[in-house]
Amino acid sequence: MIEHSELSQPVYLKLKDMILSRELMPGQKIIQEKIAKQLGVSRTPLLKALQMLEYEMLVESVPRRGMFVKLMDLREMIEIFDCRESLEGMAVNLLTERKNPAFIQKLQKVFDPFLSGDIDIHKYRKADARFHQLIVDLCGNATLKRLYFFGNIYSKVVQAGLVRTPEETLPEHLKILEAIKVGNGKLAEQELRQHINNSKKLLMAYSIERDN
Amino acid sequence: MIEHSELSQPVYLKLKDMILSRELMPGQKIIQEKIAKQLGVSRTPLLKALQMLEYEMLVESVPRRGMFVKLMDLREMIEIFDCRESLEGMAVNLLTERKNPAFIQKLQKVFDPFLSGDIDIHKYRKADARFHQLIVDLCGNATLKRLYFFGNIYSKVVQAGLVRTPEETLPEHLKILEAIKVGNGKLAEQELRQHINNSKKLLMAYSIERDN
DNA sequence: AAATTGAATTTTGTATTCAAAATAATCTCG
DNA sequence: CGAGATTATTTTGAATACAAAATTCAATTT
Repeated sequence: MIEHSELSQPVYLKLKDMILSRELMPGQKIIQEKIAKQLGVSRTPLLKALQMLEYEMLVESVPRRGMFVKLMDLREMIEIFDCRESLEGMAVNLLTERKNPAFIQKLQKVFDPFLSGDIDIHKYRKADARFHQLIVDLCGNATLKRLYFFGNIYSKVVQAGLVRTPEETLPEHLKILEAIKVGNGKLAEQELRQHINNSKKLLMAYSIERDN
Repeated sequence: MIEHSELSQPVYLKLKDMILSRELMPGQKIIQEKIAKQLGVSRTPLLKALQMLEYEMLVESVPRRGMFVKLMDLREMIEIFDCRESLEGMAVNLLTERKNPAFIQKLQKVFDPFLSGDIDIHKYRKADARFHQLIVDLCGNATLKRLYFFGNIYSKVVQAGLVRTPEETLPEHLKILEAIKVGNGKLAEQELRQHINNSKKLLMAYSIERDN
């Protein structure tokens, strides 16, 4: 049983977690009554939560048929990378032009634990996600932040399990950071686009290989 | 009374129209029972429609208080312009690289009626909207199209009544078209970004003037 | 045994009901 | 009179109820 001033909120979070953790498998039908009972709520708040997830493209609704956990294909993954490149590119540019030392420090701190010694891969992944999220959060454009969130742009890529090694990405992250520090927005954008593009290339290479 | 296989759909369209046409004024509270009765449905499909509009930022929800027609301020307008620049810029680049003659012809046709003789301003506005929408629709990235739509990026700017004259924008549109035709994606993107930026500048100038 | 039809069951979409919270209206007391 | 407390009304959020559509499953026919 969940307690909250609005039930749909914790239901939404729980469902999202169930989807991203693959407790609910892609393609699987979500039987409302069943999940509602499982979470100890009625269908009303569940439906609201499902609709939120539909907007985030984690769930697909077929009228009169039901709601399904969304499957993601290569085409969509590539689309997401392109959107990330566009939106994050703009964000890092805006962020850099703001020249706010507190923001820069926040970003700096994210990768500090990985500058020397062994890298805990789990912690590094979290830091990676945080870095990209921070760029979007701190850029000052709430509409962009919203679009980025509703496209669920980061979590879907992570869900797909596509991640490069820290050895490869850390220098890229630091290059972006450096460009931000010196206040060169255009360069920061360029480095970030390159960074995302490298991941995209890996994805494409991987999928071509798999298809053979 | 509305007929449809899913009531929330026509209710959504009707509500959206009511908001964009200012039948429901910005800031106004939406009393669910009242609107539901007015449209001849129960609160259930109305609520679903309202939630869709909340995601499109046309409606704002305050828990336990109610839903309100969203007010837009200058900051948000500028944010929207920046997002348009980023997303449409990417779209036109993708579109251009596809080098599809059918697509180019579709875009060409939009402004054909305005190349000679007097310009019907109402028709031109529609063509303008269609041009930008086509760029997004034809770029081939469904995720981008969705983000663009859910940001409700075009209709909100139109709602705000900010439009430049055809004399000013037609040459800009044609420059974009030309770059697409010659297959220069980077140039097309640059021209489109400039085009959107010009509108943004007008908006900022207008609002500064009004504040004095 | 495979395909097709038709009843039984499940599941969805919508309406209705109900309790809790918020707002409006009324009353009391300085 | 006017500010604050109290009651009444409205409105929301959630649960339940119900009809229509979709699915399942078994019976029948080929």
